[in-house]
Amino acid sequence: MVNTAKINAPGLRPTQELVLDTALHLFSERGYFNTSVHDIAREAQVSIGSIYHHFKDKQGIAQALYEQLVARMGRAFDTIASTHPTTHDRCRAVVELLFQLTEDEPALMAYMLHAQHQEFMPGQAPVCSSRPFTQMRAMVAAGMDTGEIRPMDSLVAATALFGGPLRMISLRLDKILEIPLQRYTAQVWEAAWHAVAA
Amino acid sequence: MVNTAKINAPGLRPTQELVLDTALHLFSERGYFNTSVHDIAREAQVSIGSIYHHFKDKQGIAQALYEQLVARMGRAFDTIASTHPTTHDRCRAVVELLFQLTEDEPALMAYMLHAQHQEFMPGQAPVCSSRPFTQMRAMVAAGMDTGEIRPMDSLVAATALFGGPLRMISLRLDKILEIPLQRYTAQVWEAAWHAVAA
DNA sequence: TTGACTAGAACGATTGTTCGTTCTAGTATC
DNA sequence: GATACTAGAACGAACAATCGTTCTAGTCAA
Repeated sequence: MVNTAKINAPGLRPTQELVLDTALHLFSERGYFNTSVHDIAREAQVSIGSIYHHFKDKQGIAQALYEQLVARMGRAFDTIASTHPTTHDRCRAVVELLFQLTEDEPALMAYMLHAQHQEFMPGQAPVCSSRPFTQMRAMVAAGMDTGEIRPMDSLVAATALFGGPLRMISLRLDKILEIPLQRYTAQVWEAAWHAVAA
Repeated sequence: MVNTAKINAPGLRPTQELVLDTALHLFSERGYFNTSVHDIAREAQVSIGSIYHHFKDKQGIAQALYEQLVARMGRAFDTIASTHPTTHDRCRAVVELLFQLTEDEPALMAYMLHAQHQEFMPGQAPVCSSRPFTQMRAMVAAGMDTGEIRPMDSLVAATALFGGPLRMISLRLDKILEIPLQRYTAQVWEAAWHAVAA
């Protein structure tokens, strides 16, 4: 087993975590195909052998990363759903969380939203059908049942509500927006809610 | 021997066009990095040498394709702007055009919206700052001047108005939506316009 | 000793690109 | 009309470099 002291030692994190972290940053900066396994090894200061001991192949790194991030975001959305009673507040909290994540961990957000996962993970369902996105659509559907949201196709409602905020995130990740997203939260949310409010 | 009729003969288009067309479809199906120049040559039934005679390198193909599509879309938006007096009608026409393009030429749309151009065309500005997107933002800004659109940050207004429709396009390209986009035009537009209408 | 882990040289396959050549069509010369 | 010449287009074998992966050797804790 891995010595537990090692885990807590500053700068000496378990290889697996180190590799995933390095891969995330390289993938989201240069893209999956512009990042070689050798690059990851060099950057993480880990040997090729080590990497292949922990991961089946290069795709396995991307897959593990993806699943980890999706799970993490799913959990965050669960928390939001259970701490906010109304659809309005839930969805607003989701937008706030996404904005904050974009500012705090842009690499994570870029890998989740901008990467074309199907290109390097064949067979993988598109992000839009991953759990976090499903959760978002479920929130909207629930809001239509309670009457908070105007009756319409629930998929249309979900894209109408989150489409704007998500595009703001894209603009920020592409560095077209130079100001932190949080400054826009109020305006963005007001417009988004107007789109679907009853 | 072969005369000029060759150019007009069905199925025998000039090499350059043939290569670009083949590249567009391969790029948008498998992605740029999963498509080798050999693949393009094989699929287009053209020799490697021919390709390199017409294009500087692989990136040159992607670049030519990109510029061609951006220019085409820019022209279409120009036409829309000059044939519709109000911002409301202009923007709605834009959404209708985008929906129609997505149905008629999904490869084109996928290459414009989903491809991560910066990964294979380093230095290229992100799509969001290409002319078509600039035109869309200009329409919105104009609408705010005339009072059709509620006063707010014009970038926020643009993302609020077009964010929903663009996400619908993404869902359709990812085949999560199985029904033609046109069926949703009315609902999508109503919600989008509500987001920003004065 | 065993088993988990690390190391990094080496390998085979693929890729983007080059280059010498052939082919085609048009033009000038006789 | 026949011939010689030229420019552009097309061809595809060959090349160098890179990449993902494997393999063998070694380390260290239990």
